[in-house]
Amino acid sequence: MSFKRTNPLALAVLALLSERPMHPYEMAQTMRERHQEEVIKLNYGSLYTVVESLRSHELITASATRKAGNRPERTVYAITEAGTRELHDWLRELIAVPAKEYPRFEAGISLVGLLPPDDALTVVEQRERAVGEQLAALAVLLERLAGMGLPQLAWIELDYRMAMLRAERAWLTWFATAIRDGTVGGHEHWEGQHR
Amino acid sequence: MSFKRTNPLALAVLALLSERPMHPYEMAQTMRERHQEEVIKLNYGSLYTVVESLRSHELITASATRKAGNRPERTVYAITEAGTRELHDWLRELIAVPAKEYPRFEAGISLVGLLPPDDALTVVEQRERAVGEQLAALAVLLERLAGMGLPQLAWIELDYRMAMLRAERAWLTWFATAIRDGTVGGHEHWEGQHR
DNA sequence: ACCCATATATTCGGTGCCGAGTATTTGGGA
DNA sequence: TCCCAAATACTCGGCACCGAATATATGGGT
Repeated sequence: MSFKRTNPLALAVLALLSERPMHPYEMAQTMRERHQEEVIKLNYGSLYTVVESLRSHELITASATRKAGNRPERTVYAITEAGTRELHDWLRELIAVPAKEYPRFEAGISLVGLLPPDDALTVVEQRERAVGEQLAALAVLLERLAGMGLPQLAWIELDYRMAMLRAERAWLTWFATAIRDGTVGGHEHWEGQHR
Repeated sequence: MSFKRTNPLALAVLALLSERPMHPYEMAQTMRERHQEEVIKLNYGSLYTVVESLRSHELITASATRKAGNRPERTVYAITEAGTRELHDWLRELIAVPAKEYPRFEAGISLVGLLPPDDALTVVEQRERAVGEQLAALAVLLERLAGMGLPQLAWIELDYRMAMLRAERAWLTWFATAIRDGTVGGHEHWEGQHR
């Protein structure tokens, strides 16, 4: 069986090992330090599963060592040539080809008609506020990163997220207004359903 | 153990049963007809798992029947009061509280610096085109739905998706230009890395 | 009257993921 | 120097999810 590009955590592992050999726990630490866990879900159990899977496909190799005092034996991994190729191919695919994502909000909003209009308005406004707060927090973070002299390329994904959050907030603002004003198509029927 | 709001397919099941009792296969069919599977991932195996889970938590009840010719015995399910409450609560939560989603593209773009700039440009342009095509297809679909006289509330999630796709395309256009012009922060270093 | 493609309806084994649990080491305070 | 909280490093059982396989029924064509 060839390697399956399911868990993006495997991508993170390949990316880290493309810098230098590491043992799993060190990968986790590094991901934390760089705030990568914001973008790629990190879970200890999954980390070791994923590392073992990469190893079994020979995309990385183990070079066991037992150094630095007498800590429990740590296994250090290094990326292989095939691993480097996989990293680049996977990366290109991830960027070039939009994946079906099934965002949870789409599922929720598609059924919003099941809630009475005033309940719907309340929750939409709540989300609008929450998204606004996320935007504010992100703006502060970007300010700090730019201030630290980090190049934009190092936090390009936050730039992207910012753009998406802005668009979501704008849509929520529109939808909230449309509910309030009763201008959303099908509003009479919606009201009629709930009383 | 109380019911866990993991698989949105369970939400779809509750929503369908809030209309009328059904057996699992009928739920799947109905989801197909209404293009709900575009928004909520449908998988037969998961469907039966999810139905059984809902039943075990008494959010739905089974009323076995063997009618309509001698088709294999079908189990018809109906929503309970607790199920209706769960449906509304879950729905409110899904809309009000933004969930951490880990979109695959964010993972990819966060590591774009690992690709040489010209490769990066190529894949970003590819995605830009792909998103453009999705947008066009969606516009046609919306036209058709509006033409059929369906109220906007019935396809509100497509409206939302449209807004998000527009924002993504705009961002991709900007980023592609920034790579081409070398105006993305850290461009010199990026170029230097790859030769 | 017969055939078989399609529709109907569900089962089941495999797998990847999760997160709580375990065991050891370090370092700082009393 | 002793203690213990925090850090280090990994393990493991359970479970949700997947999708391929199974089994029967229907209906249209010849």
